[in-house]
Amino acid sequence: MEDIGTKAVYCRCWKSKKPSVCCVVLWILWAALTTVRLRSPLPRILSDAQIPCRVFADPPGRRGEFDCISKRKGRRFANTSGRFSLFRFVAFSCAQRRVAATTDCGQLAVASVEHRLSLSHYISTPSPAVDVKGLIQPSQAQQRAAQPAHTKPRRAPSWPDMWESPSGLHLAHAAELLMLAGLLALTPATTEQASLGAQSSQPAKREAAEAKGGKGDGEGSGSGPEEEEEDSSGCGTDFQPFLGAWFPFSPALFPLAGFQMGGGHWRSAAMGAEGIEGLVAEGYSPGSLGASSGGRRKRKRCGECVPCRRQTNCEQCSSCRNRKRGHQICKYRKCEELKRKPGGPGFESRVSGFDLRGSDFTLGLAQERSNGALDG
DNA sequence: TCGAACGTAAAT
DNA sequence: ATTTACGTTCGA
Ligand SMILES: [Zn+2]
Ligand SMILES: [Zn+2]
Repeated sequence: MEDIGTKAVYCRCWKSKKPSVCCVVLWILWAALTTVRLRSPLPRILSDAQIPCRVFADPPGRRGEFDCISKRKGRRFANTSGRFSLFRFVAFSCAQRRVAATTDCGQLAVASVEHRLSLSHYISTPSPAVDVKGLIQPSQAQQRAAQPAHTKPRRAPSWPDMWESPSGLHLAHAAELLMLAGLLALTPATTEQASLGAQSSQPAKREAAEAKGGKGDGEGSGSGPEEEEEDSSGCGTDFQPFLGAWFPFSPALFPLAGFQMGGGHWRSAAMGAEGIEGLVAEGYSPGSLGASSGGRRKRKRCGECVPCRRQTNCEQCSSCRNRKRGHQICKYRKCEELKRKPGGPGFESRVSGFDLRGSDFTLGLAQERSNGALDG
């Protein structure tokens, strides 16, 4: 899957059986926002949203363009301290994924999410049953907290105006899904509440199930791969597994909750991480770490092969010469065992034509914390 | 497909 | 805290 210019490039995880939450979220937001003309300042709920995604690498070829990335000591971090606008995040995310705003893209995403509704469904069915306003509860503070400061706090945007998108896909629907899952914190400042809000992932299930009943089309899109065969393995079939357990907190809470992320894993010191680990492991795209042995970490050199026994760097190979940036052991010392791909010979059982390389998102939130991330 | 760069786990 | 170096990403 490469660039497709005006068409779409699919996040690799969309092809995997369990797309990452990030992509689910991204899709929701993308689908909702890319079709919307922003005629008024973003409502508070959007502009203040904390985005629980780990998608914070610079988009290809667009280094440093997005302020949701902060740099510290030469390293990039998610700007979790700030509250970059949701809008900006979506723009960023789309750029990072090189996602073009096409229907194909949406359809593929939906299909692979096992959420059997196509984008077109949403477009025609703007979540009628849900009264989001009740959930959102726009406060007085809302109007002043609009996105950038450059526009004066004009009268509060009327909700219908704001939430109705030309496509018919309600922003409210997206926001609601996210909020039910605790993925969208209304008032990030009060971490307590946000955490509590995470509990309410229950209703999300009903939501999703409900939606599932719709049973969708999923055709069209000549270019993209069709739907994803349900590889079983208990495919979520709805958002519950994603939203319920994966990222129930806003990123601001991660440090508090003792979460640590890295290498695509994350674990919790606060709660029994057993189940979570399992879920997360499943989140890997096939062929990645932990797909098998339930979350293996870095392998270690065998210590016995010839390269392993070598004790000095050659100082000539590319690894040696490029040690500063390459971070690789001398080519003549590289363990034979580690040269083998994990998973052995059968490893190439990947969907042809798709890049299923490892999990997408890595981010050192722990680092961020240790760096004193609580500033702007 | 490959090498460079990177993030960070694990070792020290 | 610093160093080593694995696994992943990225661009050519
Ligand atoms: Zn060397
Ligand atoms: Zn070895």
